[in-house]
Amino acid sequence: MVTKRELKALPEGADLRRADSLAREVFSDVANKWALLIIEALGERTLRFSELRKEVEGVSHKMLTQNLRTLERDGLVDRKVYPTVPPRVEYTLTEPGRALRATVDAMCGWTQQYLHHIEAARNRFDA
Amino acid sequence: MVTKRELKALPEGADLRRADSLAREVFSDVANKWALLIIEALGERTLRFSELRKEVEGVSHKMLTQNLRTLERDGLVDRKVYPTVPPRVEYTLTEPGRALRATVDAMCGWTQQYLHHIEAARNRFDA
DNA sequence: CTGAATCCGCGGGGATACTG
DNA sequence: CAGTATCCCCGCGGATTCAG
Repeated sequence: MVTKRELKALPEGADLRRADSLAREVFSDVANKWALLIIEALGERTLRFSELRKEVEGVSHKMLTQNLRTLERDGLVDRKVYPTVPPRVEYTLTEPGRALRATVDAMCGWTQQYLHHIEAARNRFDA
Repeated sequence: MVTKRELKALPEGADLRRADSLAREVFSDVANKWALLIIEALGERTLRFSELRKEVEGVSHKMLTQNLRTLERDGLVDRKVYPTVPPRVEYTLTEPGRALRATVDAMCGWTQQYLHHIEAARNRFDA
């Protein structure tokens, strides 16, 4: 019998530890700079490919498509194609995507909050 | 005069958008697989280098040291060296590190929660 | 045991060109 | 405008070795 207390003692991302698990795979998809910046850029809005490219400064054409494909495949973004000419493609966060965005927001907030602290730590370290 | 409402309307990670900002730089340090897994592994505990290497499955010697250096430089982990022989080095999350861990926990929780959803989305996409 | 340094292969990722 | 394909190079990251 496993008590509630023991359950709570287990780290939440327990099977993220296994390098071969699906959880770890998904985590790797998501725990990377571009994916997170894209999710953050989308937020509650719907953006076209070209708009997204401007929003996420520094992202290349290739990286953007690549990450969008992965996010679409994992069901985090919805891709809507309007068969016009020239074509128009819109990207929107799905519900799981928006849920993840909440945690990304937290990470961004953390960055803001500790920026000075970190800068100081760096200066100390570099000396 | 900037109202509170207008402030709140700004995305939290506003200057994460600028590719050349310090915020973006820090974000890049932190928004990567190994760094996040290391932070998650540390949790509230203090771990030695060799223990950490076992905890974070699949991480190479080099990647572990490299990421630990970055995390130490940014002041997210504390590195304590015992000048014994053989040497003993312990790593612990600092206060900023623990604060970040909270958001990493959230990301791990998210992964768990939506795992099935994602798996289904993948199968759909691959068809 | 921890960590720095070196070597090196493979793939990430940029630039460009081409299709629809 | 959006996406795919091709080329190509730099640097990530693994393996190994040496030092403290």
